[in-house]
Amino acid sequence: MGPVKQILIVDDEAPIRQMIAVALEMAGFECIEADSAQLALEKIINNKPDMVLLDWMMPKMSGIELARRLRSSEQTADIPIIMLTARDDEDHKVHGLEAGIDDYITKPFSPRELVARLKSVLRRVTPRGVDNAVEVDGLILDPISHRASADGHALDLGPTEYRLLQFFMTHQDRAYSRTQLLDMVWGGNVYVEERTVDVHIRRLRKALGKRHQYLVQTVRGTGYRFSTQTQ
Amino acid sequence: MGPVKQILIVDDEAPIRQMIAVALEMAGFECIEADSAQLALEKIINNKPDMVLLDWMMPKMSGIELARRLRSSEQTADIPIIMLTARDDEDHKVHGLEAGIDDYITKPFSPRELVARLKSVLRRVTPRGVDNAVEVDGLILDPISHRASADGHALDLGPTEYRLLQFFMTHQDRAYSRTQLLDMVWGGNVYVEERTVDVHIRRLRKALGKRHQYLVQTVRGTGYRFSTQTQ
DNA sequence: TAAATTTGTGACAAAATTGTTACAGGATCA
DNA sequence: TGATCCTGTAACAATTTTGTCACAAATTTA
Repeated sequence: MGPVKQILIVDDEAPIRQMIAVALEMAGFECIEADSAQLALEKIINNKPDMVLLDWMMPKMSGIELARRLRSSEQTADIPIIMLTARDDEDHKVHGLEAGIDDYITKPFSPRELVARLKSVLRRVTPRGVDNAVEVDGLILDPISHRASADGHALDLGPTEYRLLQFFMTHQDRAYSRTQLLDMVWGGNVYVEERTVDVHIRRLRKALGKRHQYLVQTVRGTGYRFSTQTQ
Repeated sequence: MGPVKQILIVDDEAPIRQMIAVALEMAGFECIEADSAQLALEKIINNKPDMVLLDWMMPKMSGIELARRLRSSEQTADIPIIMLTARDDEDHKVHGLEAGIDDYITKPFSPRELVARLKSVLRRVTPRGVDNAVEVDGLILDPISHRASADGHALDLGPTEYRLLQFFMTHQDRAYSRTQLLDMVWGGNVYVEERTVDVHIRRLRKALGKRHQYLVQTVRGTGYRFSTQTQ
């Protein structure tokens, strides 16, 4: 599911850092570590991680302070932050949310919990780059400008193909019968041959080009499915 | 980076308003708040905010209702609106887009996401101000002198073409239906054929000349779009 | 393997959409 | 008031899209 996400772990205690790193790597993430806020700043600028796990309490610059700095710079303002804290204190939570923290984890935590929360934040944060645009493996569809593009260059879609693609991109990994597609994409009360769907599928595939054909999969005896996973 | 933008937050729940306000202020925006659509109307007229963040569900007048009202008044028609909604429902999104909503954010959202979307809309909706000229690829429209020029020499535009161009230049990269254009450019309560829009589009294109025709793009089956990007 | 299903493809004519032009009535302005 | 400019419509032309068909290719079934 997309490229490997890189996570920066910031904590002054080495054992904790490593425990987290192991857990994340087992879950398929790539880790970088920093033992101080100073070093973290450097690594963030150099590596542009997809997320920062930040210890609340650290010598010199505190986690909250670092978070504030990240938020205030245009370049780093978009990087999600999860705060690790020993306190269960409500005040601090509120305070943290104000600083633009995306989630909290209270020590001690289980590796599984950490991974779950992390994934949840990534899910919430990543897919929404800008607008309501949907993106799948280089395919972008933006309902606001009403445009679709593959690997940067525009797709030439007829109205029906556009609607079909939009439906698929917002309903992935599920097989639909021709009848269902007619209902959802054409609109309930039209009478058209079921085979018409095949023709439009064909047109959509053609427009998508070689590189993205695989996304529109035929499910024999049933209908079609849109998915990044190979059949 | 330009003057400070003023954002009006309309939501009946104080904690949400404040959460948003803090996030926006950290991002360098100035906030006004309103806990009802009624109050919002007042504040909009008095303060002329640069954007309105609007909760979908509110007692008395709903967000969508308020949005409609803003659109129908000449003075408030071009204030960008972002809708906050708890529903993830496609239907509502479409519905909202038609009512002239500029973007949607589904609760729960992270402060960062909110700021990102907000900036994106502000970028797209560009300097809607009364006093500053807008420029797009050699096309200049100056609201003060009420003139438009392309590559230096003046354009010969009728009043309607001028308003159409102004609307387009301040609402780039977004597809509008003929109905929406009638609402936004002609003003809500006139009855004119949809095809009239096509004729004025044609006149505008003609006036723009070969070099700038490409800016006014037709979105088949939908309407028109103004954008520097090739289709 | 042959027969039967199911899906892929290209062609085509009808239908829908958009571009373009001309024109009559209003509005505007000197 | 007369001339000029603008606007909305209608009519027609150009273009694009759409649904079907007929046939090919692929897959399953017997």
